[in-house]
Amino acid sequence: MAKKKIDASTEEKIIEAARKVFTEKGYAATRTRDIAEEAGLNLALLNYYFRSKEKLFSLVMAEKIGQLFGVIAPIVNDDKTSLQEKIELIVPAYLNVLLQNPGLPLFVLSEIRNNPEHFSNRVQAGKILTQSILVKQLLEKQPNVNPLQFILNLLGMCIFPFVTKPVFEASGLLNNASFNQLIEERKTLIVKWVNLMLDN
Amino acid sequence: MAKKKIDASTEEKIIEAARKVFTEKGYAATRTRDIAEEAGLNLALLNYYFRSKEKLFSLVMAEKIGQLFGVIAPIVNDDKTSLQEKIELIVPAYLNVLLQNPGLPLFVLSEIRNNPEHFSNRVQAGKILTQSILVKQLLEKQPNVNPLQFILNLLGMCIFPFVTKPVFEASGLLNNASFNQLIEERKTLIVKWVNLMLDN
DNA sequence: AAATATTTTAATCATTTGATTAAAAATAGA
DNA sequence: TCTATTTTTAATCAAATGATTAAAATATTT
Repeated sequence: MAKKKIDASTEEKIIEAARKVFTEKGYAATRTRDIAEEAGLNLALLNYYFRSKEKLFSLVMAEKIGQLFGVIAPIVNDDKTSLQEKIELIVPAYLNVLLQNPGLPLFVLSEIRNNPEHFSNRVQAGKILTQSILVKQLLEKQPNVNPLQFILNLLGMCIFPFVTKPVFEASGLLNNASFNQLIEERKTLIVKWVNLMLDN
Repeated sequence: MAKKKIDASTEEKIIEAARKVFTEKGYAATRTRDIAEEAGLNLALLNYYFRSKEKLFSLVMAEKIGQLFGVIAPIVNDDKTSLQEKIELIVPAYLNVLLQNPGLPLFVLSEIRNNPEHFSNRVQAGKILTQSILVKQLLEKQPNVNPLQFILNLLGMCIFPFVTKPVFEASGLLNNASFNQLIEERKTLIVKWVNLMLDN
């Protein structure tokens, strides 16, 4: 039997096109033909390499969920850093990831809504939100407030502008440059704001 | 020529089913047959009353955008209330709308991303974000910070939990009751937090 | 070079899906 | 009641879409 020697270049062309089309239009609105065309090759090749639209999507989705949680997971579980330090690390790191991947949050969130079983990382995500060092430190600082409230604020202030970016674009309110400028300003502002919330 | 006497009950059955299916699954993943079945009637009736999937969707979408901006528009443009008062009015009012319509933000945002031209309200939305009384009052209070930063925080802290609700549900982290509890707590917390941001 | 294995393509299939049509059923008007 | 109008349905259409197939092109092995 012959060993499979897959041309990495072609495979990568397909998955790169899949990343683009899936994240832009979502699973349901994506046509496998769109991906093939974007990759500059035949539709049948897509199934030759990845068997089905569903399988290809799962790959992209897992990757994207990894990106969304990957940056923060090691930070929030570090017992060497203080609460204050964690916030100062998370905010700029996360905003940079999102600047590189503006459509990421809306893509992941809407696909999880459409198909919760696609959310394979749910266990890890749950642990970050309930059993991380960050949660313990938040509870120490403010024992009377559900730590989830602060996590929602911290992540929300980072993510929300990217979720609403299509609105800004559609209303002609912000071009790409001024949006990025806005986010750059937030890098220091969010840290200040979250500290204010925690100290009062 | 005969006057059209449409049975309001049937028409309403269809649009109510459309509201449900469209907001749950999004435009692309929705099948007109799903809507017909949900409404308990024939697929052809749907086209008899509403001509096309697209037209029916536009109706629902306009309605939903109205819900999303309707509550805040009159508040932010009121020149009789102070900045402080506006915040105290917006937060609980908006959270109540969202509690009644948890899927609303994610639906509207992802559909605008998929199809920006569906966003018919874009002019009005743009004005709220740039020319409202609220914006002027924010600028008076903090001339050195783009008022959009505060609006993003105010709306984001209200909306973000609802956008991430599918994640909480999928990870089994929060049931509906504890989610609602979390939001109830936020009604006073967000007001406090936003005031902190504006006073520092 | 010949044979074998792998990659790529054009053509095609079977299903799904939005929409239409023609007829039946229900309702209103005379 | 009889007729015209409106509402509802079953059947069907045409296009789109995910996937397969068989053959051609390319690469690898001997």
